[in-house]
Amino acid sequence: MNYFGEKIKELREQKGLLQKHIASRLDIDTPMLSKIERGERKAKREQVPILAKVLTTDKDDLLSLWLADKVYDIVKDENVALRAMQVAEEEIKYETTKKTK
Amino acid sequence: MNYFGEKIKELREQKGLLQKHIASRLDIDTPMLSKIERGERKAKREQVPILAKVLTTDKDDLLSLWLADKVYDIVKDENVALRAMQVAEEEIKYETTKKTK
DNA sequence: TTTACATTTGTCAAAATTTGACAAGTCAAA
DNA sequence: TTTGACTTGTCAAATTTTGACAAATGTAAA
Repeated sequence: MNYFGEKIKELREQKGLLQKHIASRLDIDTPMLSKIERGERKAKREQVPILAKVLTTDKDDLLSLWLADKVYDIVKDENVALRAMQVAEEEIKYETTKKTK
Repeated sequence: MNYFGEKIKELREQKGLLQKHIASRLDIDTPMLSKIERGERKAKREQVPILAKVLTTDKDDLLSLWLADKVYDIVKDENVALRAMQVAEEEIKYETTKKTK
């Protein structure tokens, strides 16, 4: 599962940009970006907003995909995956109600 | 957020077991177990079923809590946390429908 | 109080994982 | 068949995780 990589590749091609262009903005080489696009490697958290900027797309959209892929990686081989997700959602909701912020 | 640690501590005390007893079954020392119970450290995946056995509790219950805590760690500081969770659930559901298994 | 034992805290090194660079490869268009 | 874009494989550096140990705290009984 690689929603994030697919998305940035799609956006990059849509805009006619080359891997070397994006890669240099991230301070990595093209083989690394190639791997990120294909899901062989994960981008780092700090690279996500840079990618959103270079690809002129919404930062939160991209971040959601990036996070989702990371979450998926954790639960993907577990038969209780969906159940665990529900517990996690409870944890999130519980914490957010606690904070006035 | 530390559902897992709280649960194993609760079960341990319920059964009148000492940290040193559980710790030895996991091949770790009591400071480590103490940290796991308080959520300062995470148990390893392989330790979860061992804990279920020692604490005579359901393996999947415990695993769900352990996974949920890990998932929570990834998204906890993100404002798109819940949105990312929904995307991740889609990924899971998509993959499970693909597999006949 | 002192002793004894359970648990916690803090620190450091070892182990595991992630990240990245590089060399070499494939592929397609010119 | 050369050129440029992308991919594959491998290795080392960097980061993160795990665990051991020493020392501190807490607690209850003697």
